[in-house]
Amino acid sequence: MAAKTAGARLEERWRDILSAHARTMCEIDRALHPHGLGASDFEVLDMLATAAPEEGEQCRVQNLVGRVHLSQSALSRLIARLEKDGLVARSVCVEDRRGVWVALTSRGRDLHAEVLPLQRAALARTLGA
Amino acid sequence: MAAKTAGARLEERWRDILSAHARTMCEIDRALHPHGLGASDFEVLDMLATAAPEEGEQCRVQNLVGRVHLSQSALSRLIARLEKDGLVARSVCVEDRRGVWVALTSRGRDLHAEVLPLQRAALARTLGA
DNA sequence: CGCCACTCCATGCACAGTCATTGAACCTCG
DNA sequence: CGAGGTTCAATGACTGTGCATGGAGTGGCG
Repeated sequence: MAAKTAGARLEERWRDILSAHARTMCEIDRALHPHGLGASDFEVLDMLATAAPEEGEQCRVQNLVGRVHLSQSALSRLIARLEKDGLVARSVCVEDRRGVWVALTSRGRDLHAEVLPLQRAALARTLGA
Repeated sequence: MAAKTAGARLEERWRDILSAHARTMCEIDRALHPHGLGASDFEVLDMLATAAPEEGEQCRVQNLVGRVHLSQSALSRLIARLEKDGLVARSVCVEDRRGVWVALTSRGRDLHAEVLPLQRAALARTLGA
């Protein structure tokens, strides 16, 4: 029965994760949608805001792929969207011309600052309770 | 500083959930894909296998929407796919002709039994470690 | 009885995500 | 040097999901 309960416990834990994920994701989307952002968009913006506060460490995109829960192609498209909206800027890396730097624009930085509390509030609502 | 650490703790918790979700989801997909199923498909199959072991309680679909992490429309299409693959059968509810009963076919039941251990193993790999 | 509001499931449409592939740049080794 | 293999990001083709809507069915009330 030990194996049985272990399996059941995993199953239960998985359900918890699933539901917490779904509720929180949805709540974040709700909170951010009025500002034209989705949860993934915010994740990347937040990444850029916190992981590179002063200056660029690496050739960005490659750097981001590992840290974000998205495939390389999805990230590429997402960044393209953000650029189109004027929130980030892409520039080729001079040292390795395959690479691309991504940086927040001032507009991107402002928007991030604006929505950060909303995201935090959403987290508090779904995870904090 | 109390507020600050509370925010950071939430953030951290959220990251944990996000990464656990992504890793596990991916692992389940990997494990089940050879059998023609995705994680959502399994979730519904499992629901049907466990929540209705003997007989139908309600008009199903309506019943499932609340328990599964999918929108009503996504569920509708998913069930259509499963039906096309011969894993479930739909039938109108005689009492309330708007409703639709969904039930596992024997083929569906077999497949569920076949892949259940694979899903459990995936959970153990990503959550149990 | 007839109308209206409501519930249930399916569908049109738009979009974000994945996988596979491409094309450019880089690096290593002969 | 230059050929072959590798890495980086972007793109094409496809799938799955959500939102909004539609059409059928139900129930209540005048």
